[in-house]
This record gives sequence, structure tokens and C-alpha cells, in this order.
Amino acid sequence: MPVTLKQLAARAHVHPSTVSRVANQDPELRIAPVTRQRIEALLRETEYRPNGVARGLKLRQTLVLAVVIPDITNPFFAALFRGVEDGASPRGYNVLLCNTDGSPERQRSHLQSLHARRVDGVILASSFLKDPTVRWLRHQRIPYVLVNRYSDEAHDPFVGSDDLVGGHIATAHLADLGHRRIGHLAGKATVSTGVLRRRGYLAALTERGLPADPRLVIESGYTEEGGARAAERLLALDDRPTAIFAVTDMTAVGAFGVARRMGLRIPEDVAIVGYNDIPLANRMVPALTTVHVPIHDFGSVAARLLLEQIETGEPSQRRVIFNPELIVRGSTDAGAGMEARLPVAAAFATE
Amino acid sequence: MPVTLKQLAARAHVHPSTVSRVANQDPELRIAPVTRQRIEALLRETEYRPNGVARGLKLRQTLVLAVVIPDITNPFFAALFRGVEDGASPRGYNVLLCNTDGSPERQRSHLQSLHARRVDGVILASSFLKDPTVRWLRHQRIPYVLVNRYSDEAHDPFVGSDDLVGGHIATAHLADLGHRRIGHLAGKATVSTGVLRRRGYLAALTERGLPADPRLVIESGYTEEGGARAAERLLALDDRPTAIFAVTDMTAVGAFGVARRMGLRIPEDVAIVGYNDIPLANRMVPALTTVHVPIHDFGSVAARLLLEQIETGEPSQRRVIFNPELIVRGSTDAGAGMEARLPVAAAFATE
DNA sequence: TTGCATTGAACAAACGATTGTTCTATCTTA
DNA sequence: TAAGATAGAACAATCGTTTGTTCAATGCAA
Repeated sequence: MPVTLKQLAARAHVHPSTVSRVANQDPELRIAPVTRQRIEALLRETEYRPNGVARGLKLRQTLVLAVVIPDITNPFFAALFRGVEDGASPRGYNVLLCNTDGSPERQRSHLQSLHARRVDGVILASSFLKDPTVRWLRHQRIPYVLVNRYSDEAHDPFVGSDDLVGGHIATAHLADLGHRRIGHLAGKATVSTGVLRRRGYLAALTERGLPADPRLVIESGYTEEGGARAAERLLALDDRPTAIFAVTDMTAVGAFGVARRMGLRIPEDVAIVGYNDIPLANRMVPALTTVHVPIHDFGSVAARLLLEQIETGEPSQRRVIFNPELIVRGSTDAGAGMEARLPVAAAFATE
Repeated sequence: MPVTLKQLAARAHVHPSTVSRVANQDPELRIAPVTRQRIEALLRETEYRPNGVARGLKLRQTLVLAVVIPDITNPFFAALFRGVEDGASPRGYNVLLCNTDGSPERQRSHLQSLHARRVDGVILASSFLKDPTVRWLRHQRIPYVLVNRYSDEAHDPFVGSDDLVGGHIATAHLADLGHRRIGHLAGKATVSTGVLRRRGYLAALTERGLPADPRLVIESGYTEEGGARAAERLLALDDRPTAIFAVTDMTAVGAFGVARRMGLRIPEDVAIVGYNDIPLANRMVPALTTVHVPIHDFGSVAARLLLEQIETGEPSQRRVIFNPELIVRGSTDAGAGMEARLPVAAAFATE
């Protein structure tokens, strides 16, 4: 068992509070240099570290944050988590990771557990529109920040990209390449990214004077498998689309697999655009055209917003919205694929 | 602030201990049905959840585990983490994630922090040979399990694959394809996987009567970038190897990028074998031949071994070693790439 | 009516820290 | 020399639980 304050106090023939003040370098109270040094020697000798649990109980702060996401094996969330840890770790925080697999039920149960543990704050990247668990977080006064997806409620603290713009530029890019039938793998209607990127998609179609065929929009969810299933339906249509805008890179990867299986060439037979620019996007063959967002920054900025709230004790309403940026690669432009060869190699080296 | 036992006790006009016993359904002491029901109603009404921190202090268990890895953005560790969480979460545990980026210093500092927090156990997948932090864990009597890499010390609890065999079958495969100059991206000499896979590589060479040219073995570390740099040196040799066995899939990915940049065809000009069979391996073009290990199981089994130790209070010495299995794909065998097209598509759909 | 089980709930001591308050010397100062 | 200031350290309450022990009231038998 690690040594306790009380044991040290006994060994130094002083009261535990005195040891505590020496250990914490308490500026308030004065301690005689002699005793201070005696105690400091003891602290070093025993490598005393205060019990974090007891400290947490007394001080009402655990120095633990939690990140709640659908699935860490999705590279998007892995990068996001690194951002959070890189932002929080230097400040002395440890970070719990909870995977929900997109289940509201698992999300709720994780959050209850986190609350019982008195984590200092939560970063939630798996929220739904009108999400009861977000309401619950607010009601419980647990500091939180929403990332990537927001939740309809007024002014939750949020970090993400402008999904409307992102959906628009992705679709406009395809239209500008001459595509007139553009399909959309549309995430979910219960998730902000799904709704907004789809709205951006529709806006771009309208703007370019293209008809909005409802059969070309299929909900895919956010997994590779979901993307594959939706793409199958899309590409099985009689008048199948010549291009697809996928709500995320992972769903685009699903579409890639389907296209390849059907013997369709990318981009000649079907062009594909993703969203997020995960590292995998640039490794696909052909490389995936996608909407770039600064994933790692999502995490570190979210950590910053969260720590701000924790320190001030005030719920924040700040929203940090990054501008998405289209990265054209071989999956929409065979030429780009060629030109990009060298840059691609460079990316390999620096990643 | 969440409601406390004391507040509930006041509202029910009983002593806190009574509320505690009702909340915990204490079988020892008897409680009058009337008061029990009154308190139970109160518990439901207020949605009382015991303060985990206070509970942790009293019971000396936090129900928190920690996973310490080099980098969660490496898909191998993401899958590993899922295994751990899937194994521990149903038992009421939450899991902290700590990234070390391979730095012993960061590893040490993370572990000290985890110890101060009194986590119930640690799963360490970033250990070195003769790792002082492992010794420290044992000395502090913190339950732990080593995963993937072991640490030379006698009988640490461990989950991993047989790296000697793995290195052997990978290399033997290349030799059997007729390669006579086989390079090796050799991880690190301070890490068990590096040493053993290299030893397996050498054993296979000897067995096949091939010379062991020391210039063909280059330390690469375990990152994509490290793999790229090592592959550059290997492929710049006058008599460059016609095949490369990379210590992990990620280093193989680095080698892929370099080969492509140098205009070398895979597998015609250089064949490449990886290790671990991360999801990415099967998505490369050509798909990466690799040594398959059950990554998710590494995590869930490690969680099981850890919980066993926590429950019994006894340090375990169990080692669970999985048999590695060679998966031949296009990066070593152009034919396999073709035949594998259909299975590959199936893998896409089920993943 | 006394005595002894038995029941039901209060009491109190932890767990390991933090921190405002109090106490006792010693030292100034008038 | 008495009063007051000051330094140094002990005291004690508290954070929210858990759990062994004690206590009061009731039931039953002798």
C-alpha cells in the first residue's frame, strides 16, 4: 500500500495537516524551515503521492475527462481522441474513452456511469439531434462540449466544421465535373452531419440547375458496412448515378468496395467524394477526393473549451466552426490522381 | 449537485447507514419492510447514484482500468482497445486511454499518474525489454497485463502471438516464392516483437540456406514514417532486396509508399509482407500479405486476465499466446491478388 | 413480572486528504 | 513586567460512503 499522509505525520512527529501543507507548498501558513526540510526529505524518501481518490472527494475534482464516441476503430475518432488527450494531458488530466457503437442506449448508460464517477467533463462526439442525453448533461450541470455533431439545442458548446458548406462544395465539385446524376450516401436524419451535408448537397444541385431525385439519396449511417449497403442500392438503379457524395470517408470506403466488386471503374464509371480526410483517404487507390477538416484540432480545441468551463465553473456557449476544404484526388479526377502522385508520397513521409 | 446519502437520510428521517443498506440491498442487516419501501421510493424518485469517488475511497476500488499504448491512431491499437473495453465494460469498468508515442518518459509519467488515481489495473501494450516501468508496476503491486510486447522479466502476465513463429512463416513464405535477397524492417532491438520477429526471420533464412546479409536488416521502429525511412535505405542498396518483411503492417505501409514513389512495382519489383493484419492491410492496392493475429482478442483476453487478478488479489503468471497465421495477398503474389478479389469484397461487407 | 432473544435502526469509525480555527510558546514593545 | 503581536503547529470538521457495533424496543417464555 502506498504511504499516507497520516503515516508520514507519525514518522515526522507532526500533525497530518502540517505534512499536507508542506506537500502542497501551502503559501498561507508558515512552517519552520527545520520541520519543513525534515518533512520534505521524508516526502522524497517515500516518494509520497497524494491519493487521487481522497483528493477528488475532498476537492470535488477528479482530473478525469471522458470522450464519448461511436467507435475508436474509425480513424476519424482515433485522431479526434489524440487531439483531446494532447490538449488535456499537459494540464494533468487523464481521459476515459467510451464507445457507443451509435447506440443511444449505450451512450446513456456510459454517461450515467461517468457521472457517478464524477468526471470533470465530457466530450461528446456521438450526439443526435434533440438528444436526451445532452439535455441530461446540461441538467446535471456536467461540463461538456459537443464535437462534430451538434444537438439542435440552443447554444451547446460545439466544435466542428460547417457541414452545410462542406456538403455544398463536395457536390458542386462533382457537378462542375459534368456529373448530372449525383447520388448521396446520407448518414442519418437524426444526426446533424447527416442533415446538414445533405442540405448542402441539395443546395448545390439546385444552384447548378440539377434535379433532386429522391431515389438518389439513401441513408447510409456512418459505418463502412452501411456505406456499402447504401451504395449497392444506389448503383443497382437502372439509371445509376455517375457520382456519389458520401457523408463520411468511411461510408465512401464502403462504396469503393462495392464499386470494385461490381467491376465499376473509379472515377470513370463512378466518381466518389468523401468527408473528413482521414489518413486512409489518401491511401486508397485511387486516392479519395474528400472534404478536409482539421480532426486533431477538433479534439484539442474541444479540450480547451471544456477546461475553460471547468475552470470558470460557467457553462460556455462558444462554437468553433472550421471551414471545410475540398481536396481533389483521383476518385473524382483521374488527372488529379496522376498529378497528385508526388504530393501523395510526401504525405506518406510526414504523416 | 447530486443528492447524497445524508440528504436522503434526513428526508426519510433515518440514519445514512440505513439508506446505504437499502441502496446496496445489504443482505446482512434486516430492515423493516415499511421503511425499506419508503427509502426505495425515495431512491427512485431522486435517481440516487452513489458517489463513485467516495465509494472508491472507502472500498479501495475505482472500477477504472487503464490502457497504455504508443498511439491510438495506429489501427492495431484501436482494435486492441476495443477488445479491452468490450471485455471490461460489461463488468462495470471504465477504461482510461494513455498514448506514449513510444517514449519511455511519457510512459513512466502516465503510469505514475494512473497509480495516484488508484486505477484498479493497467494493460500495457508499449513495454520494452527490461522495462523499468514494468518492474515498478510489479513493485507497487498494481495489477497489470502485458500485451503484444513482453518484457523479459520472469512470468509477467501476457497476451500476444508467437512472434518467433510469425517472423518465420512470413520470411519462409518469401523464400518459398524464390526470393533470395529478403530485407527486414526490424522494429527495435529494445522491444520483444522486434527481437523475436527478427530472430524468426533469421531462422527462416538459415533453414532455407539463404545467407544473412546484415545490410538487409534495418531498424525501423513501428511507425509508418520509420518504415518509410528504413525502406528507403533498403531499396537504395546497389543489390537491393527483392522482398521485404516488415515488422508490422504500419511499417509495411511506409515501405509501400516508398516503393511507389521509386516507381517500383509490388510485388514484381519488390514483394512486401507485414504483420498483424490490421483492417488497412486488406485495403491496400495491392492488398498486403501479412501475418494475422486476433487483435480484438488480445484486448478482451487481456481484460479477462486483468480482472482475474483484481478479483483474486493474486498476481497472475498466465501467458496466452496465439498462433500467428500467414495471409497471402497481392503484395507478395500477383496471382493471389486476383483470386482474392471476391473474398476481399466479402471482407468489406462484413467488417 | 422478570429475563432473554430478536428485530430494527442509530451510532461511530474508518477511507485519505484539505483547510479554517485554535492553541501555545516566544518575541516585541511600552 | 505586563500586554500584545507573531510564529509554528496542533485541532477538528469535512468530502460521501460502508460496515461493525451498540442500543432501544418489542416479543416470547418461564
